[in-house]
Parts: sequence; structure tokens; C-alpha cells
Amino acid sequence: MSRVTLKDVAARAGVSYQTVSKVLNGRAQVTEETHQRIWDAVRELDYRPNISARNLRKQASNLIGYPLHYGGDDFVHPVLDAFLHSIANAAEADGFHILTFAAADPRDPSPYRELYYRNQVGGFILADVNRNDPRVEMLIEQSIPFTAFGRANDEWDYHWVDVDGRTGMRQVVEHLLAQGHERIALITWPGGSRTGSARENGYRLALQSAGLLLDAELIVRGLNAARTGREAFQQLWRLPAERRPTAVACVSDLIALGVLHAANGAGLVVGAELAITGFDDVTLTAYTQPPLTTVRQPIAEVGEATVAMVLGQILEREQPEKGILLPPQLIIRGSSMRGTAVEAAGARPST
Amino acid sequence: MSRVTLKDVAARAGVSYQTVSKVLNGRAQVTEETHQRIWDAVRELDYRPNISARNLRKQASNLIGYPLHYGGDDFVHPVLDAFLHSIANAAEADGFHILTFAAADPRDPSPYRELYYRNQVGGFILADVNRNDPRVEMLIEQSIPFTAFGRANDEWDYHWVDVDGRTGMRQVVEHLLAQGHERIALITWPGGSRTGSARENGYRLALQSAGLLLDAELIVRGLNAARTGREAFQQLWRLPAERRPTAVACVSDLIALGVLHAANGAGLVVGAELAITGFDDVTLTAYTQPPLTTVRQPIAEVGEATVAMVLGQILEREQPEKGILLPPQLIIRGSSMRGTAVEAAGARPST
DNA sequence: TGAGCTAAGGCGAACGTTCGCGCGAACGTT
DNA sequence: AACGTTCGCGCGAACGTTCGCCTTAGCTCA
Repeated sequence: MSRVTLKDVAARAGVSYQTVSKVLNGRAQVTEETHQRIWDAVRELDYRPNISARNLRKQASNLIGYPLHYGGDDFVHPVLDAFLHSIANAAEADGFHILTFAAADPRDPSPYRELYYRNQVGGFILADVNRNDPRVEMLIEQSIPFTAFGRANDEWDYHWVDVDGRTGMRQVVEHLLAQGHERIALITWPGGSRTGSARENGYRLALQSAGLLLDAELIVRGLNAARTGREAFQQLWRLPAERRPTAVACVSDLIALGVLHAANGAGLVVGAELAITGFDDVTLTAYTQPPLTTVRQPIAEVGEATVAMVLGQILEREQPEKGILLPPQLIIRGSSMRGTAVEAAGARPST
Repeated sequence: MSRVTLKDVAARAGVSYQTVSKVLNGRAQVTEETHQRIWDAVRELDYRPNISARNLRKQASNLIGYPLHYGGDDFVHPVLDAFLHSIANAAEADGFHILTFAAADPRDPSPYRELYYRNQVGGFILADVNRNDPRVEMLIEQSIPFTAFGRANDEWDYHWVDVDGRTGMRQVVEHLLAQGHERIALITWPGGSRTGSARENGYRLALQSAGLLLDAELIVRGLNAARTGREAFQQLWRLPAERRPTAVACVSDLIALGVLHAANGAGLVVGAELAITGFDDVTLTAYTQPPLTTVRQPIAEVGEATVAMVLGQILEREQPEKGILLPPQLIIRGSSMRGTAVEAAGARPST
């Protein structure tokens, strides 16, 4: 590996190696001329600092840990993929890198402790936190730097970045109301998911503002899978015709895909006869039949904000706030438009 | 961060700290009794080694670099996502971790040099190599340890793991032939892609073995995007009826999705009137309408083999071979089955 | 009894940094 | 001319490991 050290550079520049270190770190008190000599030597020798040595000396690490939960069975979340890209990018702007590790059991905090106390990482970024997540609890308790994409509950005090799902779902439902729908179903996760509650609240708020009553039989719950959507559709379609929904809002694109699939299978013209909306803007949703109306999360911004926050803790910078809530964006496509389903099907995905 | 060092453990166990190090690394010459005392002290103090110190001393790193190319505009490859999970898992079994870094320009080798010569990583894993990939060239030339998922060309001598796309595509086409198809189109990438050539060869071989002539107008090329599929479908459908294909084999699921979409839009019954197949088994393909026949790559095995190979180089172990070719698996679903499209649409994805 | 051997563990050194203190020379001030 | 101050840079130490060599005690055997 790298054989060129500070001493080599120093020898060539005719100074002590500690001086080289200072110059490279900008803490120098040197003449313009030696400054030049040192930088010339650095370039000629192609010197690069040894990160392990630096980390050891500084008692720190230039790595941020990021757990990979393997969805294993069924589905890898594309949003998290984009999130990873985003944090890697943002971290590198500050000389940090992302260390990914496999967290087989997403509730087990021990890999986090291990990495941190081995000085392998200086902090963590979590995505996909659950209500009362034990990892978050542990990290808070041990005061290990971290920032989460999502909130575990309303009490715990820690750094987070989140997307305002309530407003997002509210926009969806208001869009459906504007299309003339009055019986709007919601397919959501089982209770206990914070993200789910936020989106559900948006649904309730929109209905309430429109002066509509909530109908409990229009809310169906299930895991985050396409089959949940399929089964929910069947359940809703068993209702007598006048109690059936004319629109179905789903808390995820994956569920919406299941509904779409089942509705297509039942011979319905999605868009005209039944409106369907998703949530998250998984890339493929632009290519379904018809293209799926959904809510796009500003993942790049989320990533940047998350990195800024965790680096703030690690480098002990000033922190403006402990929580950041970013607004999502409604993407309207054919699956929720009455007349235009056929034309929309051939259109390019909107941007 | 961690405050417990070897010296603390040593003090508690009543030995020198170097002895503790030896015991923990199994290089010990100690009585059973001191062995016990040391391990007790380790547990009581909850000691963990400082990775930076270890890496510095050993002149090595326990990290493997893995570049993240942001597809940015359109699509994040789900196969690579599964691959990342897989290598993270495999690496951890040997005490290594994956450092992900953003490689904005996938042709630029400089981030690789930087990471390696800073001693930040001990080697690299590349996915998605291109023909005559300049990164591969550089890594070979500087003899930096790495293993690639995919081959850059036939001449360069380096460690790789690959999936046998030729056999995969051959299986696809043989399946289509068995379904009675004789005019089978291929939608593939522009020339120059090694992966593409392999799959194309499989296509040619299958036709040849069946005694069929190749028809150049049935081969359409374009980038890896859904719109390529859409446009290819339109181009093929402009042909006079007797020269149109009855089946379309695509080199990726994404392209197949575009074809599927366009065929549905044109009112065709996919499966019965037109067979469509993809490649890669992106998870969502099980939920298209109808579900997509595709080829599944054994990603977990690829990941394990890749990690084993790069660790072999880093740790200077014996290497059995420099290249490993793994067989893919044909997954038959509704989009290529004549009579069963409707029933298959409701079925769970096959495993 | 003393030479030789082995087992058990101590010791010094080194990996490449960063950081605070110290020191001499040049300079300005009285 | 003597004295303080600043500038420019060197020096020692430390971060926590690993590794090879050395020391000592106890034992065997001629």
C-alpha cells in the first residue's frame, strides 16, 4: 500500500515531518517559500495521508455506519437505495465515507455498539426506524452520535430528518376529492407504524376538511406487500356496490401495485372506473398500466440533511435544530385521472 | 469512544499488555489459568480492540471499497442492491466491512487510487464493469486487489465472478421455442457491452440448434430503459404481419417492462398473443400484468464468491481460480405462457 | 552439578499521524 | 545597546496495536 509518508515528504522538502503535517492541515506558520517547497514535494512524491494513523491519533473515525436490513424474502426498498447514494455523496464532501454493515436482525443494537466501540465508525445513520426502536434507545442512552431518517416516537429526544407524510397523504386525498371522489379507501400498515399514522392522519384531515365522514370499513390494514393490496381490493369489492370506494389511496407503491394488479385482473379500467394512488415514487411506478399517481419523497435533500446532522454531532459543530421535516411532492399520473387513462398510458413519466 | 485498551485489561489480569494481545489473537504461550484471567478481564471490562490502531500496525485495512454509480436519471438497479447486501454479509464473516463510495463518473479511476493509497481500503469489489473498463485497467496495472462482478474483455487477466448469461438466454429462447414460437425477437443493448454479447450469443445458439435462421430485423438495440422496450415494440409492430415476431426476448427486465406496457397499451393479450421475457428477476416483475418470465441471477452466491476472491488476494491466500462462472435460473411466469395468462396473473410469484 | 532445553510471558520497537510547547533568529521598540 | 515580541520551525510525546526477540524459572539428563 502507500509507502510515501510525511517523513519522505519532509526529507525532500528539507523540513521536519511535523511541519509538513501542519502545512497540509493549514495550521502552518511558514514562509511562502517553504510552503511551496512542501507542496511541491507532496505532488512529486504523490503523498497521501494514512487514514488509520490519522484516525488513531485523533481518536476518531472518518466513517459513518449505515445498516443494511435485508428485506430478504420479497422486496428491496428502492427509496433506501437512493438514500444510500445520497448520503455517500454528502459525506464525501466532508472527507467522510459510509460503512455499510449487514444488520440481520433490525432490532438488535449490538452490531452498532461493536462498530462504535472498536472506533471503526464515528456515528450512524439509520433509515426506516420503527416505533420505539430499540436501536435508537440504545444509541441515545450511550450518547453515540447518530441521525435517523424517520422518528421512533414523539417523546425521545434525538436528531432526525423526516418527510411530512401527513401533508403528502393529505395532498393525495385532496387531489382525489378534486376529481370528484367521495368514497375514498385507505390501505395502510398495521397500527404501530409511526409513518403509517402520519399518512393516516393526512387522510383523516383531508376528509374532515372536506366535511366528509370517515367510514371505518374503507380502511384496510396489512403488511407492506403487493398481496396486501390484492387482498384489500378483494375485500373492498365484496361490499355492496353503493358502499364500494371509487378511489383507493395506499401508503406505499408496493401495496398500490397489488391493488392495480387485482383491479386490472377484475377487468376494471383503472383511472376511469377506479382511482388508485401509491406513495414513495418507486421508479417503476411510472411504467405500470396505467402509470401510478404517487408522492415523491425528496430523497437527495433528506440525505444531505441527515449527513449534515450526524456530522454536526461528530465534529461537535453548532446544531441549528434537532429535527427537520421536509415536504414531499404529489406526482399525478394516469391511475387517478378520470378521462385520460388511455393517453396517459403511452406518455413518458412526468418529472 | 472506546476507553478500554489492552493496558487496562492487562492491569486487571496482572500481565503485560502485549501478552493480552497475544492471547486474544490466539498466538499465546500461556497457562490455562492466565488464559482464563485474561478472558475474564476482557469480559468484565467489555474490551474491544481499536481498529485504527490495528490497521495502522498491520499496514492493512479491514475495509473493501464498493463504488456506487448513481443511475440518477432513471433507474437504480435492484440486482446491485441485492449484491451489496450479499457482499456486506459475506465480508463480515471474515471481519471485513464494505465501504461504499460515490463514483460520480464511472470511468474515472482516481477515487479508487485515493482510497487505496490512503490505506482506507484493502481492495475493491466492482459491479457492472464495462468493456475495456479503465478502472479495471488501472487496478490491474497498480496491482491493487480487486474482484469484479462481470468481465471487461477476454484478454485482461484478473479476478472475476460472472453469471453465465449465454446459457441463461439460451434457456429463455429454448423455452420459447418449446412453446411453439418461431419468430423470436431480441431486444438488447448497443454493441460493446460484454454482458449483452453473451446474452445475444445465447440467443443465436438456441436458434441455430433449432435449425432456425437468424433474422436481422428481429434484433433491436437501445439503452437500458423502459422506453427502449416501448420503441422497440412499436418498431416491430410496424412490420407486415407475417414478419412480426410472436415472442420478444429482452436482455433486461426494465426493457421487458417497456415492451409489456406497450403491448398492453396496444390491446394485445400478453402470453397468448405475444410472449415477452425479461432478464434479472427484478422483484417487481412478479407483479406485472401478466407476471414476467425472466432469468434469475444467483446474487447471493455471486456475492459470496466475489468476497472470497478479493479476500484471497488481500490476505494472500491460495486462489483456486481467477474466474468463476455461475449458472442462472429460468423463472417461467405468465408472460410467456400461451393459455395460462389469466390464472398465472393471480398466482404468487414462483420461487 | 552443570549444561541444555522448553514453557511462560516480558520488553522494546514500530506503524504514521497530530498537537502543544519550545527555541533561536530577526525584528521593532525604548 | 539592551530588551521584548513575533515569526518560523523543530522536537517530544502519544494514540493502541502487533511482532519478534529476550529473559527467567523449572525441568531433564548425562
